[in-house]
Amino acid sequence: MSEDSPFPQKYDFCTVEKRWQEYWETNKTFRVVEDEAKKKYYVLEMFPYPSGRIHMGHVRNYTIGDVVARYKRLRGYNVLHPMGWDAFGLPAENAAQKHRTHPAKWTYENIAYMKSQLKKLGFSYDWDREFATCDAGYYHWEQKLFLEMYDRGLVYRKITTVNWCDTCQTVLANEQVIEGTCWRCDAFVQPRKMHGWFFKILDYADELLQDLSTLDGWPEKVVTMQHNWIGKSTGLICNFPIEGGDEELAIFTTRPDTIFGVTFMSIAAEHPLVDTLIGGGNREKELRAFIAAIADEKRRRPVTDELDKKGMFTGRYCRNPFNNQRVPIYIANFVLMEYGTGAVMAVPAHDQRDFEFARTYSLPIVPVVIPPDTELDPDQMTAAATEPGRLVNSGTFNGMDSIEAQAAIIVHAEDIGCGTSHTTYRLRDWGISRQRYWGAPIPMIHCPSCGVVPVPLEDLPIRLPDGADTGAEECTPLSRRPDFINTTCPSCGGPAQRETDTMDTFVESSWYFARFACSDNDDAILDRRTDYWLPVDQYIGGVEHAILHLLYSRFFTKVLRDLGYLNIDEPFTNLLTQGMVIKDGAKMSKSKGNVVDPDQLIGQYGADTVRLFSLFAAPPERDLEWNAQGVEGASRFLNRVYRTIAHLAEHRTIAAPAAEPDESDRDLQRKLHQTIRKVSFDIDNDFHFNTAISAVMELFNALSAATDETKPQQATPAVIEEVIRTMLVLLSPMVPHFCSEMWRIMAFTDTLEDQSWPSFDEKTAREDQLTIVLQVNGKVRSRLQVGADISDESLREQAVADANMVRYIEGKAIKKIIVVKKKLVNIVV
RNA sequence: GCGAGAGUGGCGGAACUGGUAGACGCGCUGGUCUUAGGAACCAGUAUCUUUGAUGUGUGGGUUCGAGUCCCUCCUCUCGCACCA
Repeated sequence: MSEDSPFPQKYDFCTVEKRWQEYWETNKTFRVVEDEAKKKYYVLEMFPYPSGRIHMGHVRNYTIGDVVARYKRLRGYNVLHPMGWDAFGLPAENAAQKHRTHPAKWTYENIAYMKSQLKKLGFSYDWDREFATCDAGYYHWEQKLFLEMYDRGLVYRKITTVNWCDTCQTVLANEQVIEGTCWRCDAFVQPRKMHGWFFKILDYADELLQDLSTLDGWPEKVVTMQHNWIGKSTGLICNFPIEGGDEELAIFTTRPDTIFGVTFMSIAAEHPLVDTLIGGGNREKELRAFIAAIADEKRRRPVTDELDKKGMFTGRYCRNPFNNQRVPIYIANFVLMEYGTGAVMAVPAHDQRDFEFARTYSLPIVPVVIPPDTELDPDQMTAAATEPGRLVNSGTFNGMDSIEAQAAIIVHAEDIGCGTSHTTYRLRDWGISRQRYWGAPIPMIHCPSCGVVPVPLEDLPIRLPDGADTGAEECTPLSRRPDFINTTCPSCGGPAQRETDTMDTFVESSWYFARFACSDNDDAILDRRTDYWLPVDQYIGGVEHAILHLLYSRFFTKVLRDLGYLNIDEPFTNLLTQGMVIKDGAKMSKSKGNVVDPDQLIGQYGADTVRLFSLFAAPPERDLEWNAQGVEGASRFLNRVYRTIAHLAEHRTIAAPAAEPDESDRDLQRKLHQTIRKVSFDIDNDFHFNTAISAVMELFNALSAATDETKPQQATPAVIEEVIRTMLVLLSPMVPHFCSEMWRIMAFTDTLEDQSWPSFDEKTAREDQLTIVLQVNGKVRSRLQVGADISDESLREQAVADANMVRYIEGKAIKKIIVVKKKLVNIVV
């Protein structure tokens, strides 16, 4: 570049990025409407919680999504790429309290700032579709949906023991309790009895499980996690009559084949029959103390420790309906009230937990299933025998295969009326009640005479009381707001009170992807535009939502389908779970002090450099190690490209097509077509932008060599322009501002947006010179330059005659010559 | 403990169906240009006892040939963790 060049010495990202962002905004370049003539593509990144500012995780997630969106546009798709805000939730209330402001104010200010950050990164969203879930225009429709679900019997209210977080002053769903602590604040969760609203996700448990097999575009890991989370098991519920009363003890087992091996019963300390069993007994005091001790231990149990099997005999017995044997009933610390019936038939010979328990309390062990080629001596056993085998000690079932026996014994239980086959799930119904202010109000009314009455549709939305005064008062739960609570009963007209619980914020995120198809609709939850746009073709987000958000979204999709709003079974055809952004080997966090600020980076290097490095440093599914020098390298690459292009633009000669393309031209064109092939493959296959970028870098290096004025061989201007044009299209999804600007500098007559993704020509991409590797006994000894059309026979001859090879094969008998087409010759001696 | 994934230069990472290990980038070394350069450009860069040998966590196996396939073990990461 000369001194008086019209182009600055250094690529001025600041001016350039602003120019193109304004251009895209004023031209509404990324606005989309349905177009039946075009194939649609819906790419969505998990929307953010408006916490204040975006972090590098967002930058990575949204950059990946943006490249996909821009790439698919170039591929000719009608691309929907929306963005919004997951705006309800606890941090707004905490912040509001701390800063004496209102959660709404705090939230909307955060949204405004974060939106400006996303714009600075040049993401190609259709901003016309934007919404925040705390907009009444959104939760209005969520409330309507709630009422429709209520009509369908998918919503109910019950008193349950809930997970109560004292720090957050709210109830948590099971999914939000991580190893006994709150997912958000890490405080220990307390059990508490409360009214709460529930969604019947269990009604869909089977379908949610079955349809997992259709999710080919999901990482196997996520599918497995959901599979385990649903945790379906089938088996037998069997009633054991309790001696000395009319009560029966119901147990659930997945191993009915071992029922003749029952030697005791284990029940949970919270089991409803515990009072009847031990009440008035002579050891009641002792047992009560034991139960209290278990509860205490449970509350403060170290997170990871396996607890020792402990139990205490209740003094009571029941009878095994299969062999009429007397079975002592124990209270045991390892039995979960929340699963099955809260009581377990203990078969120590074939269940490890029961085995340990039996050894501790010297209870009998009776083997009833003998695995092939095994003998089971109760006194010698060191562990339970859980494998299948043949039944013994099992009355009429002796000799039967244990797998067959499982079914046979269930049939028998049903015949004699003591039990029935049963399916149970680890998954629970979804408790959605939250005792918080900043959430969507649950649209129900409590009337003293009519009971629970739904809010009439015409009264929706039930708005959060916003209150003119700001202040901490706004953050108190709705139950302390008489202006909100007091209403009239829609049924009898008498005074009544509103429900004061708000919905779990996971409700909002369970259907937002559908709302993006028609977010401007003020009259309905959704409309037929969803038929065009849904399902989401590519969903991108962190693996931390593998269970919660993704399972709820699948559930809502099926509910919306059954309510007639959607005609799909699954919301997300393909799922990409991107890795974390880490620095110095650890996840970025304030406490570790290794946080990188996107604003600072963009200010220093520009959005394109940040985007380029995020894509280049690792494939999307892996963790990304942030490296300041690597960012520098990405910036350098863009500057190198810029200087080359600016130089060419300045010294432009009329691009006359070369009459006869010389070797330099052919080499460059070959490289170009190889690059198109590689980049297309890498993106189509698994979004491996890192290798796609490295391919473009190679192309650029080849271009630099072919335009080097100090070298005798240079490519002709026409070819060089062709390469630049194509290279800019290839790079444009990744560094869009940069490519738009280079396109402008090159003064191409057409526009970059109107380009389509380049296709490659196999013939041009084909090498006409090959390097053949020559091996002796599998070790590389020489190389051979040959024409691409060489025959195997001639290769063989040249290999044997090669001077380097001769040294190794001379005087030895050649046993075998292996020729791999166009690759190598291996001579075995 | 169970399940899944991963171990490749100083670093991030490449390597299609077994066929040139280390693409691309960072860093480093030397040089050019400069008053200077943390700018730009050029050259080099797996290791070693360097006509050669050794190298993809360990040890074995299959094969003409193994980072890639099979078995053993080790380490790390992530899920689940008494689900009867």
